[in-house]
Amino acid sequence: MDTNPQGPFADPDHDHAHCVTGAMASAETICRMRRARLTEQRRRVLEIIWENHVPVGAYEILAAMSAEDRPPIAPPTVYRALDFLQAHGLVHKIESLKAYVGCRHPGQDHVGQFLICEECGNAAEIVDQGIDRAIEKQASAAGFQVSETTIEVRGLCPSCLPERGAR
Amino acid sequence: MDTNPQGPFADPDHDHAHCVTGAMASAETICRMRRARLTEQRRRVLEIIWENHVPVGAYEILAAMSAEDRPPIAPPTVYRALDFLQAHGLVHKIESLKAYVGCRHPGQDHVGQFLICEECGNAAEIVDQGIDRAIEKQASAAGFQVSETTIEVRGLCPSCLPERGAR
DNA sequence: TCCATTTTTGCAATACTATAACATCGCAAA
DNA sequence: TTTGCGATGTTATAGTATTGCAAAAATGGA
Repeated sequence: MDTNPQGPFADPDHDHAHCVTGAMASAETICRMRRARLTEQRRRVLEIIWENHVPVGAYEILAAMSAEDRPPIAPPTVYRALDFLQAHGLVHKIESLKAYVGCRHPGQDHVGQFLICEECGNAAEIVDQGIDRAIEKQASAAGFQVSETTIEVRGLCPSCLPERGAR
Repeated sequence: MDTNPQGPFADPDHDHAHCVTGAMASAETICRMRRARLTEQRRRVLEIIWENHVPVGAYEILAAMSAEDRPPIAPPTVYRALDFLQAHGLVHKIESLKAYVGCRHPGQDHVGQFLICEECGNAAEIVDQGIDRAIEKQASAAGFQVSETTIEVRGLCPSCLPERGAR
């Protein structure tokens, strides 16, 4: 279920509320199917991450949660929620940014592949068998058994390219 | 100039001294050509990184340098040397490990592509046009202009696979 | 050679990211 | 009720990286 079918990069003025409700709904479904508990904390972390398509740092999440009155939160709370969400394929970590972003293909078995705009910060998740195959081909040629891959491509997104394209 | 032509993963008992001398020699050459200064500090950091094919953390480098008698070193010294070495394509950072490894194709324009063994820690650099092309194809389909890519594949290397293969 | 400029290094402090260790709570099955 | 287990709270600390400023060293002319 792709919550935003019109291409990897969300149009700047797309209906983001739709992304959010879609993401939360499929999180509910997936957790129910797996008998995993999408608790209030985990739900809040997921919502904060889904506020936009820009990856958000753990301490930003912490700040956002602490801002919402209630008793302030400690780092392990956030990291534990992130661990849970990652384990169930609901969010991805962008290693090169040390930040977290909502998964656009939850429930589907896939590796994280991202196009990340250096200008606006948006991270677009792509799923491409061709990349997978090319990697798998090289790996098996080297006698290497793949368990996990990280693909992070930085550059300029279609919205930012016109402005900063010439450099 | 590939210092170790027999495949991406170095044979466990390859002549590593050869890797080191090759790497240092090409670092010298490249820096001379670019009129960049391969100072004593930078050279030492590069040597420490090349002690083996396992990526090493900045603070491990720091410890190694401080161990060599002399006045102890502060973190910025290490990070500055790493910045220099990365800028000139002599080392790569493995984001998912927060660690640094010597580049096996210095001077050649290429993106960092790594197979990383979860058992022994060895990181093998590969250069594959097929992967590049597959990524570039997806990027241009999305209207995205690539400036840099990170590819990190974790799994088991040919040496470790027999022992831990069945899991 | 001497000076001016630029690059590199030293150094102290601090920011940012992540985990360890242990106590407690709440729910649900026995 | 008791027991077991997953989730949360809490404090402290480990690990990674940067900022800002001063001193020193190298470089390229005059």
